[in-house]
Amino acid sequence: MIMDKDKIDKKDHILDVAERVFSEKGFDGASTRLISGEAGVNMAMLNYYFGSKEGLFLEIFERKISSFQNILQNLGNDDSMSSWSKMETYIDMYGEKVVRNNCFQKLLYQEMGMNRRNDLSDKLRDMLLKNVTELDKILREGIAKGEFKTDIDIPMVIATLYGTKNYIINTPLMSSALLGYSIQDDDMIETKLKPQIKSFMKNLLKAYLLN
Amino acid sequence: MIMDKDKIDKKDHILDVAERVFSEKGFDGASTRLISGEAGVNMAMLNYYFGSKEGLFLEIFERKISSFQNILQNLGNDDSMSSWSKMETYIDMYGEKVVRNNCFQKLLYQEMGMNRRNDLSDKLRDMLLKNVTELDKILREGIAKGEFKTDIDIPMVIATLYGTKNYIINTPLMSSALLGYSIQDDDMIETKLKPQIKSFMKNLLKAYLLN
DNA sequence: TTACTTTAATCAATCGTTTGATTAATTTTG
DNA sequence: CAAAATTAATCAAACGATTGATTAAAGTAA
Repeated sequence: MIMDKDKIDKKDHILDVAERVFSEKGFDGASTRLISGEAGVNMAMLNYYFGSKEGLFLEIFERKISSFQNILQNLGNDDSMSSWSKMETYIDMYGEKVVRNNCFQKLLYQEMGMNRRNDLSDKLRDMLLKNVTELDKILREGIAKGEFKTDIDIPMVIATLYGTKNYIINTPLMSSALLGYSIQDDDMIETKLKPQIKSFMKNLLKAYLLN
Repeated sequence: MIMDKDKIDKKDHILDVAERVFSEKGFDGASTRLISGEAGVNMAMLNYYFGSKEGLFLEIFERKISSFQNILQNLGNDDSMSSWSKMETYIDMYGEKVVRNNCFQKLLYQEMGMNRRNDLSDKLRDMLLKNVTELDKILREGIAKGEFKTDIDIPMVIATLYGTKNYIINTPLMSSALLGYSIQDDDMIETKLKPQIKSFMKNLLKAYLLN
């Protein structure tokens, strides 16, 4: 139905705007008036659609969580690839995600940091852990097959992989000064940052993991 | 004078409390009533001492910035140490800081992320860059001396070092699940996390940097 | 009509800030 | 010295503004 389609599109549009505004201002800093204003809808619509500000906030995550489900699957079960090839594939995929979902990533780790809304924090942790599990599987397999060193610190490798990316994304001012080019610029991200992250991460982990 | 001492102590006490509350709730989430309540002072004292909520917020950083000045100095100028020894020393010092200033670190990178208050963001960036410069110097020297590989990516190494630490500190829920022990527990941080971070970072960078 | 959507107006609560009064400490004056 | 004047510190109460939320009425489509 046309109505339903419009309704869904409008909800989705509000969610898109809210995601950006929340990531820019934080939960408390983003007022419902600002969000509704930027989305071009009446303030009451937020409560009409999402019940409350917190409901809107939660739905942003719900939407992403469900879209995250089918990513990175079955990479660990492929027996035709070497563990290191799997790692390279993982790094490439993760490097691509650097740009996409940029402001959601910011919002995600911002929320993970302040651990109010404990039910949500737990959900997000589980969601991220699911992504991490695949990586964990690859690393364990590499060790078992004798491809990787036996004394590698798996949790720390994961922390390094995600921490490096977050550091760059979440502190663009700092990172731009560090890297020598603006990572606020989409073109720069595409042509310089993404290749640089992928290349570095492969070299770094190759040196640490491989025998 | 007795007066001045008390006054300074009280201001410092407010700053300590505010630092913690801001890091827990964010700037907008931390109300002046909550901060003054936790500090055990009248609400009006915040404005009396710091002019405004933002003034209080800024002074937290001013205080830390000045205390950061004399740290990490002259490490790069020591010619008796190898570049790698300097790196190890740097990692140890940075590992020690993981616990200390824990909530300030959180506050710092939280503020760097949301880049309103642009004047402050620039100050913080410069302050962090000053810390980073020392590390940069060590890395360049190591390359020049032939101790390190010639093709290392200095900015990314720095991002990895700080990113890994931030990831662990800023997402305690996630990291605890990942590492297998609670990093909310001070004792665990001291006995397990600190050694693990130091050891891992040395092994990781040794593999990447050294010939 | 009936059911759903959107709007402007309004709500109580909370926000950061300011006020005037009061007390405590310091300096000035005689 | 002591009395008076000045300054600093602290407080409860209240301010206007803004918050998230709700309402009742108007609009829209079937």
